Amino acid sequence: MLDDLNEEQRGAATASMHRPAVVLAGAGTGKTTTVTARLAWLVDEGLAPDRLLLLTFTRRAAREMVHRARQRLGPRSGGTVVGGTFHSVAHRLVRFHAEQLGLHESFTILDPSDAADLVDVVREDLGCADGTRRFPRKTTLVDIYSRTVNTQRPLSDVLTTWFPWCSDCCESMAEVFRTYVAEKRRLGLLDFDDLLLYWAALVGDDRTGRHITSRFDHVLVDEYQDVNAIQVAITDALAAQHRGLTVVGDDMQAIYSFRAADPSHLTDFPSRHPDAQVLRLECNYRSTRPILELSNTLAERARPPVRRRLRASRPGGCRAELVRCRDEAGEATAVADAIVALHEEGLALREQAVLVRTAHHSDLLELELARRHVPFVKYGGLRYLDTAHVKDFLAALRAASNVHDTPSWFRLLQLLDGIGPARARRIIDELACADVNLADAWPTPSVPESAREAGSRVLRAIRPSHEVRAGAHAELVLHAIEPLIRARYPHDTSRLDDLRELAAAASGFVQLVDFVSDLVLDGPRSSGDLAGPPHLDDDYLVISTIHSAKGLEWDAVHVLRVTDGAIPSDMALSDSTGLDEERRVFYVALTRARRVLRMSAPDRYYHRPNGRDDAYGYTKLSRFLDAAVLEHADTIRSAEPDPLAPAALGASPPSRRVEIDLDALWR
DNA sequence: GTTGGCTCGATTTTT
DNA sequence: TCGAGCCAAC
Repeated sequence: MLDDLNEEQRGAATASMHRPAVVLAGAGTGKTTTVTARLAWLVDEGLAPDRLLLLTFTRRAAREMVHRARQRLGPRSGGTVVGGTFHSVAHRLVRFHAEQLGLHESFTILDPSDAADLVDVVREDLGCADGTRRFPRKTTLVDIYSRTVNTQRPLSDVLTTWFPWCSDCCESMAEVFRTYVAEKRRLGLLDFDDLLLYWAALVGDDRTGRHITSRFDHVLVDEYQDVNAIQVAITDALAAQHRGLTVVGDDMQAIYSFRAADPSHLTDFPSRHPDAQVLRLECNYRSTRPILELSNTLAERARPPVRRRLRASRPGGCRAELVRCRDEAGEATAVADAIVALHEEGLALREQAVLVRTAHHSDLLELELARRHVPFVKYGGLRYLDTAHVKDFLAALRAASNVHDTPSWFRLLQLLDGIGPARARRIIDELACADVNLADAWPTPSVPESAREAGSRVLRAIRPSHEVRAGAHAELVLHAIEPLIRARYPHDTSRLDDLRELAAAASGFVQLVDFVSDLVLDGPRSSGDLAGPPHLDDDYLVISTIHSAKGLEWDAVHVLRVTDGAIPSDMALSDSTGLDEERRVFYVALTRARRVLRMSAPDRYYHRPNGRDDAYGYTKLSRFLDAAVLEHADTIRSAEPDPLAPAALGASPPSRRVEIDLDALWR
């Protein structure tokens, strides 16, 4: 079982299960293989698979590792390893213990944009934004709230450290957050952070805590460099009794500090657990030597320094290339050319990826690829759950699973003719005062004639007279709101197709509330993602933000916009830790490549991405590409053929001399 | 109160 | 380009 592991990996896989272990695993050192092997080894040592808990960063990672561990063990293992993201495991636990936590049994989960909207309502109600002084916007407020909760530090500290420009609003902000917390509780709503908080509370409780922790013999945590203080508290508590805790991570790949993650949780692990075993994986199996040397050189500049230096194990390989292009359009052309050329050489599209710092960096390339009929799937960036029509439908589904979910009712009611924010609010208040079911008391006096019929239809779908399963329920709701969506977004049939796909996905669930929670916690990354990859046997390219590409690898990787302002992002430059993190983001991008690494950088950029004017500025190459790093890459200038060049026009020009004559003008 | 038309401004990364 | 916020007409 351990034969195909190297010495380092075997040591990590078979480290004592009675003491905490921390595995410092560099990029491409076979981390997944090692975790998989450890799971299998633990089972082989006598632990039951379903008494192992695997916490990963994405569900994809959890599924893959559990699957591979089962393959490794073969048929003899009974049961399955319990795996998932922190949030999905938290969700399941909190639902089981809802009553004990004083929560509505059918609580719904707020996605981040709903949370922002609710904060915005509170902000309005309290009159914080009276226009006389600057008060943070809703998304900033949510960031501050989340940072405070996840670092478990007082608001005033958080403000002075990360948001100094609004520390004079501390008082009123505290009031907003107090009200926000109370409102969530009153309405049976939990945001993402609440899931972790309640989980921490459960394991922290004397009796329930013992009950939950006794459920597992060993806990494994992947990507530990990206955990925050609450997640540390949870995992430490889970392992307090049996001491079976394995954490795996790479501080050079810590790229989530904006979410209150702190890589020092990884690096300080041995001081928190003095009996911890420390294991290192430093032999890289992924990238060819030239690519690894480039990324190693970048890693040497990391702050705080990371002392590991990855050893190459793959011989040969060609050097990375830096392609300078005239502008962003030239970059799109050059990258599309390269992708097609590699494909011609026999490299499947699915073995290639395009990585970008922010989602819109690939806009032009996407157009270019569409023009050339190159299929691709894009990950990261704006979720399709955030589009207006999906939010409308989701609001209806949420209202159907939790009658108290006022924000959803607020949105849903406004889809009806003649109901705007004021009436929606009044209707909700009237029904809440009457202390009756919103659905049963309809219509109230405030409901205008124009909204009665459509409204009744929607409500009948939301509260069907007989018991229905999630799939059928979602179909009912969709059917009822379809005319409203049609009226609101005219000549757009693709929106309804999206919703039909979504409704179809509900059939995999019994309870609607489970479907809705699942959607919010691990929603589709793109429309079409619900049905899985577009055509499973089809070959397609991946375009991804660097963040979403973490943990993945491809034969060829194309990194776009390697210019200052993009990589590093100019949003991150206000302090030096931001710059340090951007360096790691770049490092993550480079280390995704197995044998071909192409970076591209346009010389000029247009101020308006899609504007008609031609104001542009000149870019500077990314500051991360200093001379020592560039030693390991070949810089080439992309040749952009001019369609007016004689060669492009076909025949070679006649050699006759052509002159101009202006003499007639001077008479 | 609602709705549609208008201008203006801002734009990371994600469970 | 897209959304948020403002204004005027119904």
